[in-house]
Amino acid sequence: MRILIVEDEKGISNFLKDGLEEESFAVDLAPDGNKGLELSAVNDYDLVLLDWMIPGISGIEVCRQIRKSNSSIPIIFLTAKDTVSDIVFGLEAGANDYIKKPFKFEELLARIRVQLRTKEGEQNILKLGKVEMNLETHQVISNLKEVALTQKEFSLLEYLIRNKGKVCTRTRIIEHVWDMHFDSDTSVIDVYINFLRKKLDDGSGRSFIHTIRGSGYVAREE
Amino acid sequence: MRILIVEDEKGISNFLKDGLEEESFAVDLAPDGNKGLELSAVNDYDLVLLDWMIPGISGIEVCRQIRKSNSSIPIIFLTAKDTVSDIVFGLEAGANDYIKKPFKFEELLARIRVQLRTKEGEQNILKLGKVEMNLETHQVISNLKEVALTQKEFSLLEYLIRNKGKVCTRTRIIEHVWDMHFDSDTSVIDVYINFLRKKLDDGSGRSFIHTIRGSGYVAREE
DNA sequence: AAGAATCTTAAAATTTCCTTAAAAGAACCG
DNA sequence: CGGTTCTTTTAAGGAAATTTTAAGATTCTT
Repeated sequence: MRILIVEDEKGISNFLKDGLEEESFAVDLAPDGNKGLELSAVNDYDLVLLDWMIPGISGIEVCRQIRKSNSSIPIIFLTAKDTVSDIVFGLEAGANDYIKKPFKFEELLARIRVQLRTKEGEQNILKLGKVEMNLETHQVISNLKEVALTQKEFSLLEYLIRNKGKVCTRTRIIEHVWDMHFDSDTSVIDVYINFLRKKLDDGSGRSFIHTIRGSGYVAREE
Repeated sequence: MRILIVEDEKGISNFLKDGLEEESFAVDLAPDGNKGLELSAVNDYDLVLLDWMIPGISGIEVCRQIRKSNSSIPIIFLTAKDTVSDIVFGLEAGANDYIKKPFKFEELLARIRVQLRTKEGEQNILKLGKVEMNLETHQVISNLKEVALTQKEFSLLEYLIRNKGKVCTRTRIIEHVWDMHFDSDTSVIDVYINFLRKKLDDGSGRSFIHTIRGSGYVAREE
């Protein structure tokens, strides 16, 4: 899952980046409003963390622009002010939630997870067939046995399962899981799909990760 | 919380009853050993205060009977004697704690609270596999031997064990144990994990603290 | 059967972690 | 205070695991 952080204070943004990467998110940083808008226009993020007080275009303006341009992408804004009117203002501008500085990392994480929940009200456990992944403990169970996955394996699997049934193109996978913004000629994906299949499939020979020749992969139940 | 007081001196027992009722305990009085046993058999108390020198059956005998009949109910005995042998005798008879007369009401209250704490669900002993930590005394036992831990070692271990099974990311650890909420580029965690492993692991080579590359650590039983 | 896409494997490159030693900081004690 | 000891933090080289690259094998499509 890919997150954009718009925040000028290096200390905070790096702290957030590291923390979120430990939770297997792919993270981009934008130090000001312009850069934030630019990145959000070009890339397809799953969520935006937006500081209210940033150089250049204000946070609230960035929020409006993003909402206007396209998407229903979840936006959480970070604010030092916490008067009722500020918060109302922010939510009216299109934000989905807010958090007051200073905040505990875990509280932020909880709010992020709430926003990323699918409409079906799913929680911190993703399931597909015999595979079950706990986003909180980073544990993955397949065929009743626990399987150790690396970071990249974990986020690739998460992406596939969140989009179960849908074809995940190579381009989208590279963007969401590897956080690369440019066209790249690499075969990492193949290799990682192979890793996952080896670790997760039963011995039946048929993988739950299906190859769609010419475009990408789909995770499907039997 | 319901308390039984076995005590013959009216002055003392009423003083205790009033004081404890002000602290919102429910209190019953027994003026002698027989009455004490009778009441404790009929009713379900959360704690017993037991005077050593009472008419009829002695305090120590009451203690033994209660222990024999049923429960692990906490018993605190009140004694005027305070020779080592008396105390040892009392504790061996099954008492959980003792207090010397004369005592400050506050002190008694504190001891009562200590005894009730575990019952109220606030554990003061954390366990994981062969490791056991007493939060009150700050003692840690591993593989049946007591191990001396420093403050930081202790709180790191506490955090890991409280979250057993879950991945504790570096960010979370730094927040909870070191109380830092900003970007920090440090390797203290590695060092302290190393300290704990050295002090707590048996010689088997496998630590109960597992590292999750790219995220953090988990404490897990075998 | 030829070409393209994907799979598989092995090894290189990189990142992260472990371990150790020493410096810096606190607490203790005369 | 001044020295001593214990704790905490920093730093750095080496070890280990992950990630990426690369290249030959395999499968699929036409």
